[in-house]
Amino acid sequence: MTFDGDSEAPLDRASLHDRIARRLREDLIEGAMEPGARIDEKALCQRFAVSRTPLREALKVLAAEGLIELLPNRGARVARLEEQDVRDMFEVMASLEALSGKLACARISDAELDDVAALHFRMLAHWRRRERAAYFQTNQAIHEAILEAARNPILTTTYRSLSGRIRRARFRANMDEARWAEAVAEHEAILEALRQRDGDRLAHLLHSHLEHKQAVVQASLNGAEAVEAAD
Amino acid sequence: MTFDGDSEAPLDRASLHDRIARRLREDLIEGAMEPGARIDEKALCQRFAVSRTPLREALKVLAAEGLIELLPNRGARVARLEEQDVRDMFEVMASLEALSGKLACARISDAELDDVAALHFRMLAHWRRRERAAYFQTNQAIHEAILEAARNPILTTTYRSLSGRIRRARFRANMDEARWAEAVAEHEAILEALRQRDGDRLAHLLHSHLEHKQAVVQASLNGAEAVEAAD
DNA sequence: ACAGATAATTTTGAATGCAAAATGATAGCC
DNA sequence: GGCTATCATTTTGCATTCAAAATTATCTGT
Repeated sequence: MTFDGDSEAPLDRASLHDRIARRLREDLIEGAMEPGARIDEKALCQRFAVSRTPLREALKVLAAEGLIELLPNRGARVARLEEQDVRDMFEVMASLEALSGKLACARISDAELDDVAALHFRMLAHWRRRERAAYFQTNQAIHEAILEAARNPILTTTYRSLSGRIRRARFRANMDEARWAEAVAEHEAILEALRQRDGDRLAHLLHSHLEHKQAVVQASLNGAEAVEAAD
Repeated sequence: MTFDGDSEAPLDRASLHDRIARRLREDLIEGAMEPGARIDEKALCQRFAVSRTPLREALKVLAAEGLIELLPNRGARVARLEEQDVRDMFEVMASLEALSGKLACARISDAELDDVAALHFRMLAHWRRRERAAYFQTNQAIHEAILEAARNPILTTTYRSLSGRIRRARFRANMDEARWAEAVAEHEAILEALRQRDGDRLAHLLHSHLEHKQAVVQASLNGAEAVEAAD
């Protein structure tokens, strides 16, 4: 869930700005900070017990990643996801997922395939128990595993960067029972296509899987906006 | 050719780190700095007449974009493009170009189509005169125009970010006469598909167009490595 | 009381300063 | 001569400081 290109990061003795960026990134992705909220440098400095220099370096990085936006001379805010942004991101992510599926079919190892299958069945268990959070997490792990099997670090990084920006919205968008069942069915087909190494089919399945997810997220966002507007 | 999400940047009174990042980004993309070369903070500070603080902020941003790499406690280097990285990037970019083609067919206006056509014929003129640099530039402009017509800023940003990282390699990879003629022929087909608003066809054409370009770049890189190894 | 101007405060952007780490140089040893 | 160990120099990372901009509070005149 981190963005460090190399995983050889000792994490302990990583530079300060790097650790701060990591920490803030997680908060932003997990939704610990309200979209549009002002980012208080002083408060964050105290919270992390660091000076403004490394903090500000971290903010620049997060801005480059699109998680926050920098207003010249007026500080930083948590990036707000407009409806159109979400649409655009899903459009791009659907293509990237399709690509990852196609590549994964060509490159996945048997061991990796077993891992995906194991994750799949774990996800089914969570579905049966209606454990949404655990389902969501395992679901993400499956997509990550496929991405990993595609053996294209550039693709992985690019996808993760977009995925992180809308993770909160995705998580918040609660599927109804019918859609949830559909999503599970789609995942069955996804696993099957992967097993058969049918790249084109998997690409197509993942593409529409994401389109469906987009519809759910979009509906949920509209709902949220309606609630806000009603205040 | 710049990466400023909004074009509302006054550029004059932009923050220092922003201007520095812009300037360095251009140098890096244009190839003014050798891949793998150490980045001398002190020298750059003197060159831009700024202190290390904004310079270092800019470096963090460029690192996030993948143009340079930061070695903890050991400074920064211009990112080196491994052969595999180039392969990976083209794989992703081919998908993104295909997407941009599909979207552009659905969304391009007649005026924009005329613009693309105009660029196309200008490019043909450069081809006939064997003006490689001008051809390359116009070629890029065409792809940018299609990207623009896709009306998806996220796609645009994502594509540009990857494109920038291999721009140097693409420019350096000189096509032979035969391949050049092929590329031009492909562009004829691309314009035709766009005119007919045939999204699937354009997506396919752009995808293979980029695959062919990759082959040229890859061959050229191998050649360059062979030359280096011979030293 | 209120709109607009002015002053005080806070916040941001950038330069400077300082300590730790890395690099390079010199000396001592085999 | 080559190898290691110690020391000097440079470079890096971060804290602090200072100036400019923005924000808030206060005052003035109607």
